Amino acid sequence: MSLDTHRRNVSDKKRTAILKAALDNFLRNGFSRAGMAEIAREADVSTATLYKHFDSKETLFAAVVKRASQSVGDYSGILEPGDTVRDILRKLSKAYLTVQFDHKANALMRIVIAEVPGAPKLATEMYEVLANRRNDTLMAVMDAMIERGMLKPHDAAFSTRLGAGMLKELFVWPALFDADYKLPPDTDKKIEVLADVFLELYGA
Amino acid sequence: MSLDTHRRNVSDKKRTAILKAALDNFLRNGFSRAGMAEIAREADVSTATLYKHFDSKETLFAAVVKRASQSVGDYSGILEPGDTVRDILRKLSKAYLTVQFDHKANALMRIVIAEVPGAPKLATEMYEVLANRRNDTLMAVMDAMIERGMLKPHDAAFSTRLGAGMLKELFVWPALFDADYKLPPDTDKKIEVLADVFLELYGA
Amino acid sequence: MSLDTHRRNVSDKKRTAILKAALDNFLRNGFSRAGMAEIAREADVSTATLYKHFDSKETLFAAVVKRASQSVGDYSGILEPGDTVRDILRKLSKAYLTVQFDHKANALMRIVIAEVPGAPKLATEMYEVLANRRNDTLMAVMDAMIERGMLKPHDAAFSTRLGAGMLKELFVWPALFDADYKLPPDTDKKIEVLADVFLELYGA
Amino acid sequence: MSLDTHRRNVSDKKRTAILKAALDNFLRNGFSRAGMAEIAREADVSTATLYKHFDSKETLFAAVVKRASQSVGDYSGILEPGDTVRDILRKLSKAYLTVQFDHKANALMRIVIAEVPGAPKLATEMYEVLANRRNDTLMAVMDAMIERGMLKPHDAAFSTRLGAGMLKELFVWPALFDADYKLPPDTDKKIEVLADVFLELYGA
DNA sequence: CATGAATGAGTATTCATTCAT
DNA sequence: AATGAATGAATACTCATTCAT
Repeated sequence: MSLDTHRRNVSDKKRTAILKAALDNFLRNGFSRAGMAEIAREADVSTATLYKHFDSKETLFAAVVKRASQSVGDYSGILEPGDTVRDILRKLSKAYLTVQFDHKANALMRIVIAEVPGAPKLATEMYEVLANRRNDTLMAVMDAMIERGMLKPHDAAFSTRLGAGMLKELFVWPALFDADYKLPPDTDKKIEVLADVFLELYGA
Repeated sequence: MSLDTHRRNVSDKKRTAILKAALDNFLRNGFSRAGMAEIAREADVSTATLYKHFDSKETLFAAVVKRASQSVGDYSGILEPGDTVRDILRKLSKAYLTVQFDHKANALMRIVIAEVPGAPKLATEMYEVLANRRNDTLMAVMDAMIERGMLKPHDAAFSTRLGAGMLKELFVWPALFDADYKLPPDTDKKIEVLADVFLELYGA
Repeated sequence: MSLDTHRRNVSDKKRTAILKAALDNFLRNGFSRAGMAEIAREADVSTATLYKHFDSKETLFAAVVKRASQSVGDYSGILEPGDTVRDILRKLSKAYLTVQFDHKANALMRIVIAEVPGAPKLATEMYEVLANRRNDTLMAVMDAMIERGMLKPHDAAFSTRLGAGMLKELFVWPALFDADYKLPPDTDKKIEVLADVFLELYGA
Repeated sequence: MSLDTHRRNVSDKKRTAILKAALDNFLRNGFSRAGMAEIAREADVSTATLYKHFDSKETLFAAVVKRASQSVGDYSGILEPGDTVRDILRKLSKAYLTVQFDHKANALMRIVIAEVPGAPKLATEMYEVLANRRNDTLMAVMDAMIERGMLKPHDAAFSTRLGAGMLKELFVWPALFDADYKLPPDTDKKIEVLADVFLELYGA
């Protein structure tokens, strides 16, 4: 029993090390340029061990994507008493961008998009998580605000996409084409402008 | 002289054939899966000739992208007498989507995005053309509409991005993750809703 | 002591299980395609245990071959009172083919032959058992028949090889090149013809 | 035209060199131990060139086998005026053994047999050529001898197999299990004995 | 004594690019 | 100028064997 536990612990550590090294490598090189041998070396594991854990390069990549997608986060704790509507919109925007940039969702999305012809299912799943699921959690916040009379009654599904669309247009889209993209210094100001527009349309 | 002309014509024809075959192949396979030999064969040219025209696979890809980007189109002819504001917004939206889908800009963007780590400059240039330049031409139309009193005075640069952002959110973004994406049947209705929002914000 | 006995029994069971699984696997896949891990799994043993019993893949194979060779059988009980010469020849032939096909000697021979360049000694030994020793036992029967006046005096060593050669030509040789070979429906008739020839040459 | 001719010549030379090197290597190592890289090196060719000529290791092996099978030879020129029956039987036997040993048919057969589970079709074809076709040509000689009254009328198909079976039993079978097998010093004497038996059965 | 995770050497195959004719 | 044969470096994946627990 203790032996099994030990083995599992060691194995889990290696698995994690592999996933970490793989993420790094995929981010640096993209899918096709990434090399299994190099990933193994960087994870301090033999290639055979790597293949014990993940059947193929594609399986490994899928696992990396899945793992990263889990940090898509929920926005449920964002509504705090005393917050103005603008406060909340601001917090939502920042939370959105944090996930996108700090969790490297951006870079991973690039790679997934690259693999659309080769691994369509993976891309569909990632879109489901990174777009649809995310929108759902955002929409829940919108609905809550409507219910509390902070926003006027409207189709929250649409307003959510409008907000997400604008954030992407301003910050995600350019990042997709630039590996070194950093959020611009006037990010906060831009977010305020977005809030203006949003409130003009949907303010109570 | 006539011989030279002839030679140049033949050469140009081959160059065009190569570019066409390469576009096809890149779209089908993505960058790394595409093969120079196959492209040469499909262009009815020897590999050596292919390399006479394009130094490397990357050079060829850059040329393909550049060529495709030229069809980004301008929207200058869109303003017609008798058009309502809504008519024009509708036409702009459709023109935008036509470029995006009929000219396979979508698929090409996927490939360029894939190559961001390997060919950053190319991606930046494409973004410049496909996003900035396009926005500029759209913005010119907006400005014209403001001038004519069809829209209330406002920051056209921002409203343009808002419009483009929404179009991307609804139609481009999902297409990025799905090689077989087709414009949905209710595309027209969605465009009308976008126009509603736009007019609510910027209508004269 | 009893503990030791128990241990030995368990160990022997595992050994037998391994040999059985290995035979199966070798027959299915041939030597080089067979996998030690798979054999271990099929024998319900860990790879380490497998290696405790057999030093290497080749050792294991040798053991498998040796074990299978023991069923080469002897033909001593074949002479029964009241049998005609033809009866005995018929029984000898059938016994020969039974060993060859039912005991999978055919398939094993294929594998051993395959390994001649890699394991020459093994092949030589198998030939010794499967050909020479077998011929010896057959020859003993021939000699007995000569002694009893059932066959005319002659060189039994040669006549044995003649008989064995014909059986191989007709039934073994084609089976060597066809994994799915089955004894043909007219096997019995062919055996009678062989007996005819044999009696014409060596009948009393 | 001359260019094409030249290219074809060079290409043919390389192809031949590859086949030669491959034959050598397969004979030395068997199929699975043979290495494409080593074959390429021994043929003084790059691996890529090797693969230009032969799609895969199996294709290459099939080509090697096919090439070797062509030297199975025909026995039509064997009947010469003035020859006794015994002369002819002797010549047939020797021709048979020459093909078997000098043309390395023996060694190749070993490898083909080894690959029966992996490449059944190849083995079947080789059996067709090396056994059936060969027997047919031998049988034609038998029939001719019967027609000329040199042998008494009989089923030549059967007598051919009897002869071939005996030759295999004495000389081919042991060679199958011994890579270094050489024809024994008393080969000639054994052939005479076979002729004795044959004549006893089928002599005019 | 048994386990199964870990190893690292080995291999077929591909592909962008060059070169002799 | 055009060809297509030739290159060699690169890479995902396998497998017999060992070792820490």
